Amino acid sequence: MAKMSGSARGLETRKKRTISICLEEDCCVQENDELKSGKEEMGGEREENEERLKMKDYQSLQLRFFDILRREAAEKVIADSSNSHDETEEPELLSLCLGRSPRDPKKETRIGNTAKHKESEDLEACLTLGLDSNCELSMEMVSDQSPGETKEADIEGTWQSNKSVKAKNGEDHEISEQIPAKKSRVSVRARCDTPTMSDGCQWRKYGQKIAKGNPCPRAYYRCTVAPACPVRKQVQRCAEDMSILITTYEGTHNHPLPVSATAMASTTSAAASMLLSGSSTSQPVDNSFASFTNAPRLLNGQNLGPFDLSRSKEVFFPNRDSPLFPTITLDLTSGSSSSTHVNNLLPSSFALNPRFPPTSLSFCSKEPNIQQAVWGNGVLNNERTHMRSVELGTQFQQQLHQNCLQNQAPPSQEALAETLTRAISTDPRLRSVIAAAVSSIVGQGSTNVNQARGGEILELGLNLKLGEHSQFASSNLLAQNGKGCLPGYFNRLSSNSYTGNFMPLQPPVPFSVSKRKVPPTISDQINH
DNA sequence: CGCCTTTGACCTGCGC
DNA sequence: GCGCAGGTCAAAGGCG
Repeated sequence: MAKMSGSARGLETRKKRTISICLEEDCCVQENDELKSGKEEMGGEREENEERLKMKDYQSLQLRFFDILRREAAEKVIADSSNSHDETEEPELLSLCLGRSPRDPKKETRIGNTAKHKESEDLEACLTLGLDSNCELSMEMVSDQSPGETKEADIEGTWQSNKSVKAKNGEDHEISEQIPAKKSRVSVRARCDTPTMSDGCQWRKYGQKIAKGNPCPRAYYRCTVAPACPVRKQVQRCAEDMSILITTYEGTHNHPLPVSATAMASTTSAAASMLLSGSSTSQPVDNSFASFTNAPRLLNGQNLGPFDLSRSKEVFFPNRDSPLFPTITLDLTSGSSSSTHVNNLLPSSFALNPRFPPTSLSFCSKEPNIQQAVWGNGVLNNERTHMRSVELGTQFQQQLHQNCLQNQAPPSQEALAETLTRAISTDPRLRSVIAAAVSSIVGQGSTNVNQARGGEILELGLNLKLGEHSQFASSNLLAQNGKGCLPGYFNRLSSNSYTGNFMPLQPPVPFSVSKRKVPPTISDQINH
């Protein structure tokens, strides 16, 4: 379309230019000739463009059609194989379905077992929704970002309030007006002894509920760093494993973040950016599984290969628990049954309910040494640890894991550095994630950064994917100021042997401890 | 005194 | 329409 209007505009300009030249030269005959030839040219190009558009439409529709067929077939296979495990694996399913409701076994069962007769219907709906939502998302990203508005093309996951937020006061009303229909959530699973994960932000508890299917109450927190900050989080212990804390973030901070909070914000932001960048463009362009097809491939036409993070990503379609939220889950628990193997990024729930796989990014490793090296002690209790989850990315972890499987030994610093370098140089997604994380840190002084983060990250991602600014992302951004906090692993690398593109960066300020509830001793212990 | 948590009531959406 | 469940509100009370 843009092509057509562009060429038409070009022709018009040319025509105008021709006309003016002829007027100047008082050359009426020539003008007529030019006009005629211009018209002919225009007509020809219009036909060409129409033809091209038709072909494009046809090809796109054809691809979608084949894709639906493929998906149907694949899902039948998956459903068949999973049906036999439904009953025995249900508890596991519950612990795995982070994007979905672990509290609603009825629903799980319904989806897993009895909804089979509705499968084709649901599939259709799902696909339809997928296309719709994708469009919606892209639109949100591209066009809804008007300047000065706090419209969050929400990378971090935006506060969803279209359900039950009442416009009780002007503030709320204002917020609810800004909120787009579809938001993303970032859910973080982590082993944590403390009541909440310290993420650097100030939170105020505003409610608590016992959710169905989980004896542990779910606590609702609101960000209190700024009075009108729409960010909320839900904290709940996992029913199956009380040591696992599930923290779900919604919303984008509309205020500068404390340094100690940027890590978590970056993490959720980057994770959601991957989710949204993937879901925003799901039209298949090659023969791969449609649900695994997403942005990078579309952006540059390349397949990201076997480590593509997008393999584990999927728009999370409405369900009872999160009616409109695409949800991304960062699984940072060690030894969680869901995805202890980094090569198996697809959550097992995917097998049970292939239509609604939650987005799950597993940052777990079977190898305790790696876990130790990469994730500290495997407990996500501070933002430094958490930050790593996004910094390193899946590809890196997979390479790391592979290295370890091959070597049967903990990786050396050099090996880690090499792996990291390779991962960063070969995985545009990882670069974009890192860039996204850094960008949120670098720009923390400006509220606009938060507001426009979505677009920024997408843009960055695009640039990176196109390979134009990888240097910018991997070195400039990281070195842009000394305040950046790419901690942990990067620090170790830079302080020891690594002399690559990365500047040594200071670790973030030790995470702030919740004023009352979190015993400082625990936090300090973890920090140390 | 201000900030925070607790907790029961209320609102809303959804399924039956 | 009713009941259920998730989410939110706001009064009451605690703590530093």
